[in-house]
Amino acid sequence: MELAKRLVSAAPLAAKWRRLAEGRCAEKGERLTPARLAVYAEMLACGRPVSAYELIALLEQRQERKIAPLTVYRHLDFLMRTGLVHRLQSAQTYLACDHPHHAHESQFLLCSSCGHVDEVESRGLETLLSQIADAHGFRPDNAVVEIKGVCGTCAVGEPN
Amino acid sequence: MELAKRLVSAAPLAAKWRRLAEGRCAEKGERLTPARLAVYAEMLACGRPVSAYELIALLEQRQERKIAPLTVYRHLDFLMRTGLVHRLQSAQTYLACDHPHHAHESQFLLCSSCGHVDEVESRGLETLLSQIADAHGFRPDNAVVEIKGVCGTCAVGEPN
DNA sequence: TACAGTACGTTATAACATAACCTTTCTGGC
DNA sequence: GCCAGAAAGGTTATGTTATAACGTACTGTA
Repeated sequence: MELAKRLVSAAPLAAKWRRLAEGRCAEKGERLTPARLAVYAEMLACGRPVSAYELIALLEQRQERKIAPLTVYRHLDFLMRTGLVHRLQSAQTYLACDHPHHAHESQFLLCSSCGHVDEVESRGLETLLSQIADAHGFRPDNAVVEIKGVCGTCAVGEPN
Repeated sequence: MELAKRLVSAAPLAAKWRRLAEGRCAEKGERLTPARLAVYAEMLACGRPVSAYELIALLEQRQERKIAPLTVYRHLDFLMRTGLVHRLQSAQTYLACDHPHHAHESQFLLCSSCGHVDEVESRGLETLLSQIADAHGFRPDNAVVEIKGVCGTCAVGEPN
């Protein structure tokens, strides 16, 4: 009953994303629980970067119950471990990954006008980042790349 | 007396950095006050990334008085406006810039072992970031690039 | 069923950052 | 020098983001 309640009160989740989550968990030996899936579904339904506390509010509204911050942070940790969600460091927000094909390094284009975030992937950039690290005797692990500016849609009509 | 007290209780500041700060303020029409200079001096003396609250503690110890968070945040805003200090987005810390020659975009190499941060500058990288933005119809304003890993010093002796 | 390991819930608190309001200091014009 | 306006700084309170500590429940294995 509890479980059923949670399931019906979760955001709809396309089969594509569910299969992706299942696959990633299988790869990494992680468990895909209803609570985790519900958070992931909410983030996908949202389709934009959300703060942890915005996410709590959305889930509380959906599920009609209180949710502690720690609960959501744990789910976010899980989703980042499995590469299903990224954290935007400069905005302290979280965004469901929309590059389902494989785990990867991502770069982000953040529009300061409409708030939209575009996730891009450039092998060339990753190569160059590695070279820069090498040149400094640095062994890179991962890189945060977040480009702020104005997206094409918002730039139309704006001067310069 | 108050002023004198503050001056004697500030971290030592090499003439080089003082001149840099004066120059940047002249360019931007900003005022270089003793309080601002004291925060800058403390960060240079520290030589590593510090959180705003660590910085408060350091300044309180140095000046033997209480300092409100807002005060330090305002000084940090000033120092970032003038390009004397950078914020490390992924660590939520602040670091005095060590590229005095000119205002610039920076990239950072963050060592997860010793905490050291190297500030580097790559025109090639900046060009590539612009190209990536262009390719997505995006007008870039500035870019956060933070590479996490292990620095050369720490990597010595470590496996892989 | 007993056990080990992971996930989840609850309460409290730490860490990071800003709002609103007022006082002080600086600067330029008289 | 003196005043008015602007910028900087101080104080109090509060908002926002994230984690600690500890106990309970679920899941898979023997």
